[in-house]
Amino acid sequence: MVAYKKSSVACSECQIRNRAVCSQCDDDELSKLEKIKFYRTYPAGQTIALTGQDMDFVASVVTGVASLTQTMEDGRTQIVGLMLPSDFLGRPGRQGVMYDVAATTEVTLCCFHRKPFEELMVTTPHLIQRLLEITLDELDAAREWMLVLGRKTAREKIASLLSIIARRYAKLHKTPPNKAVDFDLPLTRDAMSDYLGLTLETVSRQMSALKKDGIIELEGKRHIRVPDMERLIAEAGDDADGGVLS
Amino acid sequence: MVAYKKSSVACSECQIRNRAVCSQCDDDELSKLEKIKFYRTYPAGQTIALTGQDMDFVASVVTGVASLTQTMEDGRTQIVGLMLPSDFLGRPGRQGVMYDVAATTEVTLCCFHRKPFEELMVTTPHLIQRLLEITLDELDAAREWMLVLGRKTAREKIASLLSIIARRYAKLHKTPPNKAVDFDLPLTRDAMSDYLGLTLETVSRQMSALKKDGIIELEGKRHIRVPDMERLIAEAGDDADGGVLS
DNA sequence: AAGTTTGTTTGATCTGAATCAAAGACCAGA
DNA sequence: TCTGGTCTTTGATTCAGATCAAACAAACTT
Repeated sequence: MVAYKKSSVACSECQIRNRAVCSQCDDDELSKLEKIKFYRTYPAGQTIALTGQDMDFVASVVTGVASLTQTMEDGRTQIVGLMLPSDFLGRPGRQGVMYDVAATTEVTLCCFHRKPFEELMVTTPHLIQRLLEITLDELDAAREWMLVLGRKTAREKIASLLSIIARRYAKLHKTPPNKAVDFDLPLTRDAMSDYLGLTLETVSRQMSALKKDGIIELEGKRHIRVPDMERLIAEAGDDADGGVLS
Repeated sequence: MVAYKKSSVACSECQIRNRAVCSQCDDDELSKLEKIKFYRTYPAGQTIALTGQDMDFVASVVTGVASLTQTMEDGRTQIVGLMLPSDFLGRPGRQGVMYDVAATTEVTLCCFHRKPFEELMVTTPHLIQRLLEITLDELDAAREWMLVLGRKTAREKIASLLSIIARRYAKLHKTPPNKAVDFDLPLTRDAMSDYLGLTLETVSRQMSALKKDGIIELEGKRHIRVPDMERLIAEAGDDADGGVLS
């Protein structure tokens, strides 16, 4: 167990990006990561190809939002994963990805070439350990979301989504607890509906309802203010400390 | 990469159980697993406690079915994971499990004491690798199920569940493809409804409808025969090779 | 500044699944 | 063989969310 220490190779944008990949790597290991690292930015709507002849990579999200989508032949779609800043994209040691990965907003990735990354994994056991941890977190998030999709009402679904995003933002910006949370919603109504298993009309109606009831405040279509997180969480039907991606 | 070879320590019940935990372990490693192994059987309905002072363990399912359940305060429940034979229960290296784990039918587990199992993981890198693989499979299953919960109709949901179980049974009993598949449904209508995000009445109605349409045949309440898997899979709205737990 | 595109809101109506209710079926045990 | 319990089916009704439809708002053309 190597204690956390600030490193010269910490990501210049945010200080935590490489640490998001492995918080236990020492400077030497991080500098190896550094060597195989590059950045890419994708405009909103663009598909992110994680494989391809000499452009295979895994990545962590630096800014923006990407989403994993599954589609049925008749066009019904379900977003099965929202990747927010610090989330990890790609599966080292696995061949094809079975989902569409697409930028939902403009998204910047901190990428690592797959081959050398996988080689690094072999010689760095705690990197695999860390990947297992990340995957278990994703599994928890997916299962929590199964409860949302299977058993929650439209209003609860919206509140669940908003509280996840609000909490992430609050953490990122270190908003003190029980202060109002302010953020830009990184999803269109349509994307929200695909994540929640609803139609966009229902999403719009429930957003209006939450606004009317003072649970959220809207400035324009996208900017949201949550005056009281407790109330929003209660609307989501979660117990106090719940929350998929927290 | 160690080639598969039959080992004296392969599970006496089914030849594959330890292999289900790690197919790459050599005889020496398997015999270490052997030393920390024991079996437990739980009657239907009983909670399976994976932690507890000196009874911490991880396990793989040998026979029967266990389920992971999430519950809201008001009692709404969602089964977030069905553990069929050869599935792995418990999370090495992680503290609490956040779901209820319960036997759905009588279930026999092949258990490994947690502490020594985790120690073995440290000295056996491909065990972690294997656990990562297992976890990624579970993640795929969970995400496939998100599509089922979010976007499929009641009839498609039922067909999806039946085709998963039928495929598992077909594999286990090596039923040749495009032969009829025969199996005992290991779930009550109530458990089915909790897995599918429906009510048990809807489950019952749709089962009757599928029967009337000749997609499935029922003998008694629980024994099911699928004369044509292709048709069942088509009803599930999946493309040919889909299927969560395959 | 008018016209187009893209995203959003709101209204009217319809429908699939939930809910409420009751009756069968299949047991284990006396 | 009856009897109470658990599980399942079926029927009648209701309702949350889908669908169909139209208008609105902001951002880009040119």
